[in-house]
Amino acid sequence: MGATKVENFTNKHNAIALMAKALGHPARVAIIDYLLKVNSCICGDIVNELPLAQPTVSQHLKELKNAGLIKGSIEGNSICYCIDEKAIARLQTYFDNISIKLENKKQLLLIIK
Amino acid sequence: MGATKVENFTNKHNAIALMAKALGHPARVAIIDYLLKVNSCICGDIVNELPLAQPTVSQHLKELKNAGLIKGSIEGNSICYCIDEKAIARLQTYFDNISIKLENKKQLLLIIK
DNA sequence: ATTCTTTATCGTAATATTGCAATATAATAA
DNA sequence: TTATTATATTGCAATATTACGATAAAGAAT
Repeated sequence: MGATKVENFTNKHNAIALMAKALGHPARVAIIDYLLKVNSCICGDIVNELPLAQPTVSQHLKELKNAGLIKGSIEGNSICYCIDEKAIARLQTYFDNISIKLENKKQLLLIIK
Repeated sequence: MGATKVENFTNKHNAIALMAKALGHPARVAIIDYLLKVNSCICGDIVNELPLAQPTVSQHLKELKNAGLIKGSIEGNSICYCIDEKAIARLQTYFDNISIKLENKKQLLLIIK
């Protein structure tokens, strides 16, 4: 017990959960925010920006990368990180669809009444 | 150590992380999906729908409620749960803004080149 | 009043996450 | 070659999460 029963849920639900989980920590939201501001940067820049030690930032970057939210490219002896638009687009579509469905339901209820 | 240093991050980042974290488990994504389909339901319906025991479902509902993603209203001896549109709208806006900013950056780069 | 139904809470075990010091790795600079 | 720089990994302690059986709480039905 204790571990999530991933195999009991759909791929879609697991995929959304994986991305959402990656954004489930303020440091990682802050990293995304920073990357959005500077377009791309190296790990050290984020270490200077956040109140966390280098290994901790490296770990958060690893999780964001693992969830597909960012991608890194080797640039000399450092690694250049940037947001992966595809993951953001997927999350955007997910929440857009929920909003649309909720709005449709609301309109239907108004018509019925 | 071990606990998230919530006090070191902005309210905005903490707020997004709180909602994202709530969706960071496939069971909770599945609950939102189900609520979207049936509009509103009671805990027992979700217990029948998911491969999880009643206390586990109750706990997941508590977390979704705590993050503001769902709301419950007492209905006789059961509790009627539904999606809280405000939280969804906030997340939708968050991802829309990221997408817009990424798109703007892309356009700018095209102009410069 | 007693039973049934529905949900929440408690207690607990298993596992995951967070954070960092120390260290490893790998490319660059001297 | 030997620093130096930039990241990643390891190891570990503190804490959080996940899951569920047992049980409590509270309204509904008999």
